[in-house]
Amino acid sequence: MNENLEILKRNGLSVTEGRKKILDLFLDNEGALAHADIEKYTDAAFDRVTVYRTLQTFVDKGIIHQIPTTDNSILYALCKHKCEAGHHHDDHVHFICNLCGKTICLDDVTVPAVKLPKGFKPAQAAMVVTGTCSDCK
Amino acid sequence: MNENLEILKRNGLSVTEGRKKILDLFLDNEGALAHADIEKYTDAAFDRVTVYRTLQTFVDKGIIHQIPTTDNSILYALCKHKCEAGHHHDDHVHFICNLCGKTICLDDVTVPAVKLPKGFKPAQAAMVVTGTCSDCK
DNA sequence: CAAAAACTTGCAACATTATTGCAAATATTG
DNA sequence: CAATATTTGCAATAATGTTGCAAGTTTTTG
Repeated sequence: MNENLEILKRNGLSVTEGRKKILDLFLDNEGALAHADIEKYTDAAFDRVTVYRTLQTFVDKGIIHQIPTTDNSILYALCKHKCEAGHHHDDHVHFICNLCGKTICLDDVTVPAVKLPKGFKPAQAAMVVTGTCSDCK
Repeated sequence: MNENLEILKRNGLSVTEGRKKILDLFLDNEGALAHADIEKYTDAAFDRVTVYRTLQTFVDKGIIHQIPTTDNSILYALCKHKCEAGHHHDDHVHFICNLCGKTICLDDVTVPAVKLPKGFKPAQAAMVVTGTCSDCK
C-alpha cells in the first residue's frame, strides 16, 4: 500500500486525488512547504480553495504541523512521529537556511526546556533556527 | 523628554504624530502588537499604508522586532535592550498565552543554544512558548 | 526665522492571500 | 450499484499588503 494512502486511511479521510498528490509532495520533500509552493508544484491542478482546505484538514488530523515564521507566511511540514489529532509531537527544532531558503525539520533535535518566570505555565514550545544548512555550507 | 521622542531622535527619525502615537502604543503595552491591533487602537487616525511603513521603519531601525507566529500574522514588540539597526538582540523567548491571547516578551529568558546536526551553522534562533501567563494562571 | 531641502503622509489603484456558500462531482457505505 | 456522505470547484467577497505620486510636515541651513 502506498504511504500516502496508508496515512489517509489511518486518519479516516476520504481518499481523493488532491489529498494523495499533496501528501506525496510532503513525502517527497525533505523540507517544509508553504501554501504557494504547493500551488506551484501541483501546477494549479487543484483549486486554491482545495489546497487551503486540504492543508487545514491535514493540520486538524495531525498529519502535518505548522512552523512559525516572521515573514507572514505559514510553513507546513509532515509530522514524522505519527501525531494524533490535536496532540502533536511537534517538539523538534526547525531550521531555515538563509542560502537555499529551505526549511528543514530537525526531527532529532528536541526543543530544550526553558525556565519561565513565576506564574507562567508552558504547554508547547516551538523553535526556529536560521543559518546555513548542511547542503549549503 | 518623552520616551517616544527620545527613541525617535536617537534613531535619527523625523518626529511625526504617527510615529509618536504608534511608539506610545508599544511603550504602554506589555505584550506584542499585530498590525491589526495598531489600526484598532489608533482608531484609524492614520492610513493603513502609514502604519505598514511605520512598522517597517521601526523594524529597520531595530526599535521593534518581529515575532514568529503560526497564524499567518506578524507580531511586533519593542526591543527592550536597545538594538542597533540590523543587529537585534532579539534572543529572548516569546510567550503566547492561550487564555488571554497576549504575547509577552520574556526579556530575561534567553533562547538556549541547541546542538545541531553536522554541517548546520546557526545564525539566529527564535523560540515561542505557548501556555498560560502569570495573569491568567 | 523663513526658505529650501528632505522626508513623511494619504490617496488611489492594484496585487496577493484567505474565506464562504452552494451546486456538481467524487468517494464511501451497505 | 444505489443511497449517503464527503469533497471539489466556481463565484463572490473579504482581508491583507504594495506602489507611485502629489500634497503636507519636518528638518536643515543660511
